[in-house]
Amino acid sequence: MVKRTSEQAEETRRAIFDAARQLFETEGYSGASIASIVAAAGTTKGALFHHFASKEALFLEVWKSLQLQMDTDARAAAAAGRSKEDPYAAMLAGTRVYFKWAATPAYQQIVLIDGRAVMGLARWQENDDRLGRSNVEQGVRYLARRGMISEEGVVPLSVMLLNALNGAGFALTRKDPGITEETLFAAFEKLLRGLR
Amino acid sequence: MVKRTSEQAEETRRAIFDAARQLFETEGYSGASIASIVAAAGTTKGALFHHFASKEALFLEVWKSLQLQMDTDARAAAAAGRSKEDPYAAMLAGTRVYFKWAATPAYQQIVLIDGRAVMGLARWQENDDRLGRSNVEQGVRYLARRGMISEEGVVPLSVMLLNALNGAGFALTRKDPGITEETLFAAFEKLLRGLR
DNA sequence: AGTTTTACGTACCACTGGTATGTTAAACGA
DNA sequence: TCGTTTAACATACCAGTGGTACGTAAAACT
Repeated sequence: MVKRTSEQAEETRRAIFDAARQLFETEGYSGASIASIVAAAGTTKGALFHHFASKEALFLEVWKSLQLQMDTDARAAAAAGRSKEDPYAAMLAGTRVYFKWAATPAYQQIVLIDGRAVMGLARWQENDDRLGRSNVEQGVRYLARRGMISEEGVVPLSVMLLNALNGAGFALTRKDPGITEETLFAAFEKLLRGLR
Repeated sequence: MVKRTSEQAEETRRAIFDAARQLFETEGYSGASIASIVAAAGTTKGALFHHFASKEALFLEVWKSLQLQMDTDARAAAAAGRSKEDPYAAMLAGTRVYFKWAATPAYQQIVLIDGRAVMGLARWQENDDRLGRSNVEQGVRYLARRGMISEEGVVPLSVMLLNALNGAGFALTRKDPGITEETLFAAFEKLLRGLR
């Protein structure tokens, strides 16, 4: 902790980021105080405000990181799941992966719960467009090209389907009887295939 | 302000409640400070903490009030929209009303955005079950009895459809081309009728 | 008439995110 | 190589936050 090289700097920045991501998940945004974050990271407020403009900026970075991971993960699964026989296969593979993410505590607390409240409505939609909605919309657009749904309904449908998946993720965390990953995904598939 | 009758008490309580509802909508939960609320209500913190246990309790009351209004509104519309010919008619009428609510700034900010963040995940689901989800679930259950969908898929479907409507409400507040109340509702109707 | 209780108002508290100000070592230019 | 700048923090402090303790005066009750 005596050395002040740029390598060390990256390391402390990462320590703060990791501690923040952990505490944002377990304590929520408002529950994770800056004091608790720097304590967990083994540094001080000075370091945090040197590397991040504000608590909100730090949160936004964590948010983006999570969304990016989910996005690449889902895209890869969709690409791998393409099938000549079933035009729905790619999208279903992608949504299944997204579904997994939507069921994790980190994604729920940081992206689905606190994200909207911390950034305003405007900034949330703006960011969510590029990272959250894009892959679903791409899938729906693909279905539209195949003639499964009408072109003009792509955007509304994408929004609804994405939110439907979010809700499914939430539902998974409860222990209601009859709510499992399989029944939820089956319901979504039925919903999707019912189109057209 | 000199009289201290129980009538006056109810009035100040109401003034605080109204000011809180207004500020929670325009400034968000964290943006609406207790100081600003009591200033808008023309009273002091003493009065607020006499009538409400905490800021969170005050918010919860506002939240419940909104949800209750929406719920009764949607239920009435669903009951009025019943039709012998179309088994979907009642639910579509109810969801159309819910859809209107989901597009209002108050419902978005207080119920859909801040609600989840302020109460924890557990308390949010618990409360949302009774007031938010119930009418959609009732509609879906009705469709299940009519044989339109399978009984076991009721709960997952309800969750997804409700969240789909929430997303639609959000989407309405933006001015994306092609997103109107009609196209959104049409997409939802297609989604719903595609089941079976 | 005296006592209790309701309905506040005021003063204060610990804690919050954020800032201003050190301080120390690395990087850099001459 | 040596002075200067700058990056990387640490520390002290600040206004504002939700919440509490306490005071007080009027109403309600006995």
